[in-house]
Amino acid sequence: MDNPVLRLVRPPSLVEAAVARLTDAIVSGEFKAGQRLVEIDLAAMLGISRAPLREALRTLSKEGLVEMRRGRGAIVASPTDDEVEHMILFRALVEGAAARLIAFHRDKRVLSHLTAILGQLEEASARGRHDAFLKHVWNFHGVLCAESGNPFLAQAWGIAGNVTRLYLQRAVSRIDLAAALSNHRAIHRAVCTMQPAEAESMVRSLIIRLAYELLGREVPQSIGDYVNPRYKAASTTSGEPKPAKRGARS
Amino acid sequence: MDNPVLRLVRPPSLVEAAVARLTDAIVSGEFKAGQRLVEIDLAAMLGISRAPLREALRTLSKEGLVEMRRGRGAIVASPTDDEVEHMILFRALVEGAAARLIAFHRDKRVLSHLTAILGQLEEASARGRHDAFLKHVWNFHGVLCAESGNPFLAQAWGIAGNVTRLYLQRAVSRIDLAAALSNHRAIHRAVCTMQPAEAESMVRSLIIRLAYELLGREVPQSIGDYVNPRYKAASTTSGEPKPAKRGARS
DNA sequence: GCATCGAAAATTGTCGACAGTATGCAGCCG
DNA sequence: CGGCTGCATACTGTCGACAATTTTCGATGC
Repeated sequence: MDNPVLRLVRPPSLVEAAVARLTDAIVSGEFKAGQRLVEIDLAAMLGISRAPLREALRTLSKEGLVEMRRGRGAIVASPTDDEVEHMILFRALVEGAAARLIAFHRDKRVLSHLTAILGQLEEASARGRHDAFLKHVWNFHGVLCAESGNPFLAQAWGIAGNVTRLYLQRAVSRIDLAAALSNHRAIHRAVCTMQPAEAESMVRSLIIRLAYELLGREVPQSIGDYVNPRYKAASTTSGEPKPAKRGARS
Repeated sequence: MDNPVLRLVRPPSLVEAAVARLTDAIVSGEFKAGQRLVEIDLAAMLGISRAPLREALRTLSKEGLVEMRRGRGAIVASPTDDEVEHMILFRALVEGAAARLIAFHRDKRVLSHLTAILGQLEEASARGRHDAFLKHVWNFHGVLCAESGNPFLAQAWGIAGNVTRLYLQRAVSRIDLAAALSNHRAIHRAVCTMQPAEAESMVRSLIIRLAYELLGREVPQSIGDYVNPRYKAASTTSGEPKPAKRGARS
């Protein structure tokens, strides 16, 4: 009766379409960070009126992609290094927990989904396609959270993931594809082969190491013991690997 | 020049006012869970038009207070027990991390703020004021996250906190004020006196124990080792405290 | 030359109305 | 008597216009 094969795909509302299109424009760099978004102009570009556009902007604002300033319009969000640092802790928490859940349930479909994305990462890395790599990386982490089974983790990824995307877009040229690939192989291995608690600890550690290295800051003391020295992440710096400052685990 | 003391409070936009009023109506139980929210009626009640009301509804939807069904209007959200269980893990992660940061920074102003709220909790508990207690509890956890210094933790609390409020509103009569007060004293002690890592572990453990007890479910195996048996939370069940199933810490 | 003021332009906040879609009900057929 | 069909109703999705606010920019005085 309600055979899903026959179900029509209904045209998305103008609000949804605008959110999708604007998200793409922002994370792709088509709209520059800090750029002012004038409602009437955007509406004209999208071919819609201001009412649905304003709802779309409000949605984007909740997702951290634009900043709404009372009475003075919206601008494209531009995360500072400090905000990125806060984001790292948050992502480490969220994705670590997601990894734990995935490692606990060991769902075949989910694991093979992640394997498939890892394959795309390897291909993009081999071909040196930075922007394709970026897109697949983002997808990898998104799937990790979305498939964890906990809707709050998925929603939390929605917030942090967009800021991640904005930041990576800016730093895309500095990314060492080989090192990043190695790290994502390690994450994949963790959720596929490890005990839940180990997988969580490992993923958390990997995310913090990789992110702080890209940010060019030291892992702060306040979360130093989130980084488990037993699992050394591949380093993007070719020089000598510096020993961890604090060796204690929790 | 821009002395904050002299700054005028500008009248909130209709959208903000509507969000505030509707949030209050929903978490206070004035609007029942699952109740349909007809735009034209709500707009008339609030004395505004549908445009700002729709933006307010979209905001509430992102905060988890209402559910928007494409083309069929919005309804008041009603979290299921399964959703509440997912929320518990999420809150344990977020508030645990917030406790770690607060314990790390030991900011006098923040600690005394928490102390003040704890005092309000004690007063409400002594007078048996369930709803006042509830409001102060919600405030306590909100301040914990908001003052952590990490805006992502604060935003995450915005999501989980509202669902918490909805759930507690429903379960308010079952809450053992004395036990809950004891647990919040413990959380307060943790962030004021403990090392950051210990405070995180303790708060995480307390939240999970308290929440699962209220929910009437067992702590699932997948996160069993989040509950640190060294810190036994006050129990709302008067009977013998059951020993922890799994003793290992991370 | 520089800060200040004020009018004009640009832009956001809000509203009422229309079009398209979902819902509920009455009537019809089996 | 139960279920399907088609219509009336109610509601959401979208639009264009007006009011209020902010920004821009040139004129004025020091």
